[in-house]
Amino acid sequence: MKSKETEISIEKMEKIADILKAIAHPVRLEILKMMNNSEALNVAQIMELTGLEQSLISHHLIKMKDKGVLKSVRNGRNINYSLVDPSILRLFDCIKNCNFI
Amino acid sequence: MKSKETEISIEKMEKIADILKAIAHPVRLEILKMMNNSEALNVAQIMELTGLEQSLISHHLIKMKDKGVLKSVRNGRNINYSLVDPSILRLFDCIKNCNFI
DNA sequence: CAAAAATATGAAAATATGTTCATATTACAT
DNA sequence: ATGTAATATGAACATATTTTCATATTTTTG
Repeated sequence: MKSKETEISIEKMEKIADILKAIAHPVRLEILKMMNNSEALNVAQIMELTGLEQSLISHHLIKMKDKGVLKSVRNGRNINYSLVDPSILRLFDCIKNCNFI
Repeated sequence: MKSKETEISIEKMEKIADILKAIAHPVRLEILKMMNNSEALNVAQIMELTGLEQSLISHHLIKMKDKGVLKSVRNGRNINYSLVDPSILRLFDCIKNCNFI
């Protein structure tokens, strides 16, 4: 049987893994990066910038929103998505600073 | 058709996503964290610390090794795994610093 | 109010990942 | 040489993720 400490650690790691998984996808990473440049973007703009279809973008955005990485605010018939916390973008540097990339 | 810039960006993002995916799993995160404390660990030690079975640990270690996150060196009949670049652990703080955790 | 624009939703299909189990390999000890 | 400990491998299975497609919802415009 596992120790209490291990259990707790697993739980914490699950949370972190969950957020990392929300981000660990080429399209979603691209979206995040684009948001760094232009703050908030709606679905149409992301479609334009990525060349991907509406539904796919929507699914990706909603997944990131569900995990707390993005937030959205409606503006007429558009919905603007933006980063909940732009410091998440440090992840990029973090990875790039490692030897293996 | 996609622009050259987009293609290049997608490629870069794929690499980053690949590394994030290699890490985005509770067990693998735990292993990484344990390695921070004790530098190098062999499979038996990780089994002991996590309470998980040999083959599963092995699969996880090898996945991380394949992605360049871990390296291994044999020592008798043990194999010691360790971080290729300990700065990868900044990811933990990076995530924790974000509001949403 | 009807039509159109922007986005969301949900099911189905395709693909990828995680886990288990049995077996193979490697190195050491006797 | 044989046995045993430590780890790797690979196939089978279970589960999760990604993508597509068709349709629904929401808001604006005429």
